[in-house]
Amino acid sequence: MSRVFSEQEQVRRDTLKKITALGIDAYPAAKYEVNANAKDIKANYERNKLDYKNISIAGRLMGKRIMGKASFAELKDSTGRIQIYISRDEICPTEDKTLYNEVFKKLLDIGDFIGVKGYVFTTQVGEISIHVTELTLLSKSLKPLPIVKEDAEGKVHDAFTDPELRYRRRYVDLVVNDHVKDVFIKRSKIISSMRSFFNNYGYLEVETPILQPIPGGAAARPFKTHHNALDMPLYLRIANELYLKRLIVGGFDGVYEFAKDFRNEGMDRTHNPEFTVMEIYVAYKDYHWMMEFTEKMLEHVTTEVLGSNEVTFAENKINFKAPYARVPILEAIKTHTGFDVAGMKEAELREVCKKLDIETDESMGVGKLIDEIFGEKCEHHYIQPTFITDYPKEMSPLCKKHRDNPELTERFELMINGKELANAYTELNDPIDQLERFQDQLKLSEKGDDEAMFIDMDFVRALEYGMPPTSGMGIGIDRLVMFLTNQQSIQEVLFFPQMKPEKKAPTVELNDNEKLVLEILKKEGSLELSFLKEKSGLSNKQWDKTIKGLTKNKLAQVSKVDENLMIDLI
RNA sequence: GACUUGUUAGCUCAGCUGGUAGAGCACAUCCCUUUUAAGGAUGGGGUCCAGGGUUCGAACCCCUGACAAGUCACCA
Repeated sequence: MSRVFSEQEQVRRDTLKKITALGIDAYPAAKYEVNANAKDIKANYERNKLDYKNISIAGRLMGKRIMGKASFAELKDSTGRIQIYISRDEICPTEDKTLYNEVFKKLLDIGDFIGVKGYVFTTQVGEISIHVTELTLLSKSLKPLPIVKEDAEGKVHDAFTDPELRYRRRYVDLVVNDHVKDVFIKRSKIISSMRSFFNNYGYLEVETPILQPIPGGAAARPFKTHHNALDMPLYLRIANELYLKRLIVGGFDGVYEFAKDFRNEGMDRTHNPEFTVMEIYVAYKDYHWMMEFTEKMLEHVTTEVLGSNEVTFAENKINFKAPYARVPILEAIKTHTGFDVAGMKEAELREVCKKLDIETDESMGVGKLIDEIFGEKCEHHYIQPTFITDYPKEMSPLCKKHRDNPELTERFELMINGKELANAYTELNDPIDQLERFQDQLKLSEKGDDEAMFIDMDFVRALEYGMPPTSGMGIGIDRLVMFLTNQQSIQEVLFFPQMKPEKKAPTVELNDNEKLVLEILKKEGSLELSFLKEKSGLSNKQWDKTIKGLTKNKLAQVSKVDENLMIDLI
C-alpha cells in the first residue's frame, strides 16, 4: 500500500531518520521511572519546595518556545500541563551541543513523548516550571496534532471542534481537549460510585450472556448473528433482565450487572446501537422499596461525584436530593390532558387519542395507546426527578399485577428532564401469569408489533421452580452520564460512538484519462496545450482534471513559451 | 426516513457577480538565555468531499452521490 503524506508528515518521517542516524532510539523499550506529575507539582511545590529538587516526569511535548540558547516548552502528562525550561549548556555540559541544538530544537516535535529529570522552580513571570537537567525521547509522533491554545483570559484559540473528526479520532480529541477527557473521567467515577453503593448493600456483581438464543427482557429489535459450530442463530442481547432473574431463582439476594445492550434501531442524539445499562434485582423487595433505593443511589452518586445534588442540564437545574415525587401514570394523564382513561377499552382510548391529536395505528393495544398519550402529552413536563408509577398491564409483560388494581402493574419509570432514565418493577414471579403474558405478546406480534417479546420457555421453567418476591431496576448509564455532565449528545459520553465507515483513502494510481494523455505525450514529446486537449478528445472538465492530475504527479509540466502554453513530459 | 446546513492547507476559518487559492496558528530556514494563545525575519505547503454537466473559463452555477451536524419522524 502506498500512502500519501502531507508535507508535515513527511518532515516528521525525515526527522525520525535523522534521530536514528544520531544513534537515538525513537521508540525505546525501557521503562521510564516517573516520580512526579504536573498537577501535584503545581498544587504542592510552593508549600514543600524541598520535595521537588529531584523529579522525573514524562508526557507529551505540547509546545516549544525557543530563544537561542535557552527554551521553554510545555509538557503534558495525564494530570495536566507543566512548563519546562531547558538551557543549552545545562543539558549539554561538554563541547557537544547536539542534544540541544539538534535534538531538542529541531528533531523534537509537538506530540512527541519525552521524559525529563530536573528540579522545580518559579520563573520571573511566576510560573512553576521544571528546570531540565536530563532529556529523553520516549516515543516519536509522526502526525501533527491540532494546536489548541488558550490565552490569559481562558479563551480557546483554534479549538479542535469538528464532531466527525473528534469522534473518529477520539484519541486526538482526548489529547487536545481536556474538557472531553473530564467527561469520561466523570463517567468512570459515576459507575464506580454506583458499584460501591451496591456492594455496600452486599449485592453481587455478575456477568450474563451477551449472545442469547432468545433476545428477551425488553421490547426492541435485536441484532442477529450466527454461530457456525452450533449452526444456529444467536442474538445480541437487548436486555439482561431474564438472566438476572434466573440468578435470583438460584438463590442470590441481590445481583447487578453493568451491561452493554444492543438494539437494531435508529441512531440520533440519544440513541447509539450499543449502549450501557445497569440492571439490579433484589429479592424480597417491591417497587416501593426500589423507588427509595433508586433515589438514595442517585443522591449518593451526585454527592460523591459532583459534590452536590444540584445539576445543570441545558437550561434546567435538576435536583437529585431524595425523595422524588411519585405520580401514577393515569393521574399524570388526567392532570395534563383532562381525560380520565382509567378502565377504558381500546376503542375509547382511540377516541381520546383522536381528540388529543395523537396518531394511532391498528397494531396498538391498550398499553401502547396509553403509553403514546403519556409520551406525547405528559412526559416532557417532568423536569425534576419524578417516579411515574403503575403502568397498564399490557405494556409491562414482565411486571407483577398491581396489588390494588389488576389492570395495572407495579412498575415505575424515573423521569428526568422530560426523558425516561430508569425503569423498575415488582417482578412478576407467577409462572402461570408469566406464560400468559408471553402469549399475549405473541398475539401482539401477530398483529404486527415487531417489538413484541419472544416466549422464553426456559425462563418460565425457572419461575416454575420458584422465584422469591423481587424488585428489579434498570438505568441507562449513558443517559445518566449525559445528565450529570451536561452533555446533549450521547456521542459525547461514548468514547467511540458508532459511525459509518470512513471514506477510502484516495488512490495514487493514474486513471484512464491520465494514461491516455500520457501516451500521446510520450509519442509526441512536447505539445501545445490546446492541440493536446483537442487530440485527447476529453471534455473541458475531464481535461482539466486530467492535466491537473498529471502535473500533480510530476509526470508533465505546463510552461509558457512566448504566447503559447506548452506541455512537456518530465 | 424527511428537511436544513456544512465539507477549502496539519488545525480553525475567509474566499465578492464565475476569471486559475487566502489568513492565523502549525511546518521549514535564520536571529534571540526567564518566555507564555501570538518574539522577529523569510519561505514552503491545496484532488477546494467525489463524479458528471453548463461555460472561453467552476471552490463558486446545475444534477447525482458520500460523509457529518442540526431539526423532525420512528424507537421499552
